[in-house]
Amino acid sequence: MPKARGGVDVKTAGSYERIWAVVRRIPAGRVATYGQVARIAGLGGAARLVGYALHALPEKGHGVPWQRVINSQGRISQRGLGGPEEVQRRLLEREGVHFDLRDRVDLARFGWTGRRAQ
DNA sequence: ATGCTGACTATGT
DNA sequence: TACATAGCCAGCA
Repeated sequence: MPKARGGVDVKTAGSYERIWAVVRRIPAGRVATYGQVARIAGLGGAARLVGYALHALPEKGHGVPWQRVINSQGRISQRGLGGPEEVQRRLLEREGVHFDLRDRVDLARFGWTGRRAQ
């Protein structure tokens, strides 16, 4: 199986696999935006697809830290009634990610650089 | 091939 | 800061 930077399996068919592979690289205590993940996964501006891929993630999550992906405003994207937004926030707070009074994360502090944990 | 959809983003007011 | 719009692009029917 051919691999490339970061050990991401490039040959795998669907974009989902690639997206999940990128998300798995996000270290605990850090967050990345949908657009950022899309770009690193080689999907250009398909930020929306990232959300779509995470939504299609099996419950087990395959060990993918889906909670570390938030939108460019530093907020948890809402997906409707009964969504796991609360769980996501709790998981992040447990990793040390701080939410301000407006439920936003300071991307300048907790944003993932795409390289290593700062 | 065509059109619709979505856990988005950048830009303007 | 908040809301509205237009642009995005892979999946799926």
